[in-house]
Amino acid sequence: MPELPEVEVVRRALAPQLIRRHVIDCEVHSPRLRWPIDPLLPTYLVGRQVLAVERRSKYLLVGFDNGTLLLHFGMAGKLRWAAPCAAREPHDHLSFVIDQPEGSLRLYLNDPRRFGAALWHPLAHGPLEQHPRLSGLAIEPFDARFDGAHLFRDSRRRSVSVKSFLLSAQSVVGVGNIYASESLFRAGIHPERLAGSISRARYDRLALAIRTVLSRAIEVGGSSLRDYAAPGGELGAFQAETRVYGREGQPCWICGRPIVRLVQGQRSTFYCPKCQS
DNA sequence: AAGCCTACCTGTTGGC
DNA sequence: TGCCAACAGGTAGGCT
Repeated sequence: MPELPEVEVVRRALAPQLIRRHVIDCEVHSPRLRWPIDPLLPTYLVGRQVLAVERRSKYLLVGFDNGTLLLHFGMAGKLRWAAPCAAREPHDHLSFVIDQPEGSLRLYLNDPRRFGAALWHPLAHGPLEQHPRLSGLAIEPFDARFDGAHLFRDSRRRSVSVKSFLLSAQSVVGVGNIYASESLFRAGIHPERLAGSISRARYDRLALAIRTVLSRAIEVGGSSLRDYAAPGGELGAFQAETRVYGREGQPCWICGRPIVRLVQGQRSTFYCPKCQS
């Protein structure tokens, strides 16, 4: 489900609904996610006030005075607001009751494929950036240090394709399968080009394309291809603006030739064979 | 070290 | 209609 834009859209929606609110109740319905949910999570959170709702890469970070909750949504994870007494749905693994001005609401974490995570980082364990899941992450695409020079430098002597290089998140985080194809299209770069043999000028275009595509996706609420929705059920609209992703056989937005699908590293890539070289 | 591959899960879709 | 393979927004970890 979520790449960086979807997580950012969720963060922006959630921040005003969570910040300065208290966790009235917390239940672990099923601890089985990518890593087991700490069964003591409710004892850490109940009665605490949310101080911050931030994002690092595809992690949503909910800050309290005693630690931070890291949420990751894997491929299919979602948050959903419901009445506190509403019936649980299949694959609801975790929930929080949050006090709101007009009575409390329950926030469910639902993740059918269980590739997501809910991890507690106690304040006593030191700075959040040292959490094992965060400490090795590359820079954010909206970091001032992210540009073509950065991609160029990190890609020297790399023999993987540029698509795999982007997806590996070793140089920049947050660009998943949809936005990698979209960014390469907008930069006019063939996805099978080797990362290490692309010029500085082309990486300048790619860095710009990544920022443009991600910004636009955030603006329109992300991509709702199958099941992504923000916590209030709002769907994204970016899937209507993709120029190549999911468009195999359809005419290229620029030249009209059919968009091609290929598989790289077991993931689908979409591109235009004429406009991308 | 880099790159390749598998594994983790469930649900949906399309072809026969 | 039913069955089955292919595929889906991510990423850690193990093996060259």
